[in-house]
Amino acid sequence: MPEGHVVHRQAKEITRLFSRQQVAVDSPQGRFSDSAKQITGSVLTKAEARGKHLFIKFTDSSEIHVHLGLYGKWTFLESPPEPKGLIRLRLITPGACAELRGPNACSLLTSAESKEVRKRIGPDPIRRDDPSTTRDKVLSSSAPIGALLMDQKLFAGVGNIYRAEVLFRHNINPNDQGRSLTNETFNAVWEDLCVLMKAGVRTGRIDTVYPEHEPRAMKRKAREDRHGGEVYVYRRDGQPCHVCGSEILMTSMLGRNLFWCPQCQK
DNA sequence: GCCATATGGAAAG
DNA sequence: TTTCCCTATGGCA
Repeated sequence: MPEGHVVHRQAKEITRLFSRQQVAVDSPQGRFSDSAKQITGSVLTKAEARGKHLFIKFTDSSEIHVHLGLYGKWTFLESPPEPKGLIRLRLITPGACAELRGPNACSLLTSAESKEVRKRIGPDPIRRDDPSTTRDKVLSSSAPIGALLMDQKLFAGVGNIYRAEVLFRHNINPNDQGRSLTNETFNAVWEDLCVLMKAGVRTGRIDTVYPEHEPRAMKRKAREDRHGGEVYVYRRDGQPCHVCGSEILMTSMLGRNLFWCPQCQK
């Protein structure tokens, strides 16, 4: 259930554990069996993330493409335990084991097919990709910025939490049209995503609250939430805004819950 | 045990 | 715009 920062961490971990090694690949659940048989025993070169997509590369230039979707999860272990639950894919070496459960996508691609997938992925703030095409599209779009931020072709790796938080940090109403933003505001938002998401890669949690706004009493509770960090608005509906005290609201946009402060984000 | 929910995205209508 | 897929978990009875 990750946003881009988690996928980048997983890419690093897979590279660290498996690169330049022969890897046994299997699929206890069965749905990846044919591909696993094809690739097992190959040498893994590296894993890399593009937004929320993960590509695990092998020396023959084929790649396993993984997208976790809402439920997908990697588990890293020193050695493979008796398979428990539904494991789509396992990577095993003498020293390490990675288990993948519940991904939205998991398939073996040729390098040509991988190229096609990559075309659908826009600039990624964590990689500090060039945002100029995104800027052009956003600044001329009539779609709400809250929707544009979820478009992976525009902001690869941004998910529901970073969307809500970055809008709050820049006092932007989620319903504002993309073209209502100034160039400066767009640049500030993009730069902020780079900083926030790279911090997320380092820490493995999403922290977006400036120190001066951290309410002592809420620290513990916020930290216990699933994203692991402290936030202004995400899943805080009904609670008071850390900045102005207004009640945080929840509405639906693109079928996802969107959280925002009606006072700070007019 | 049952039900709702979840940081996503593609396909169907 | 709705439906569907993939799986685990937390709250509640």
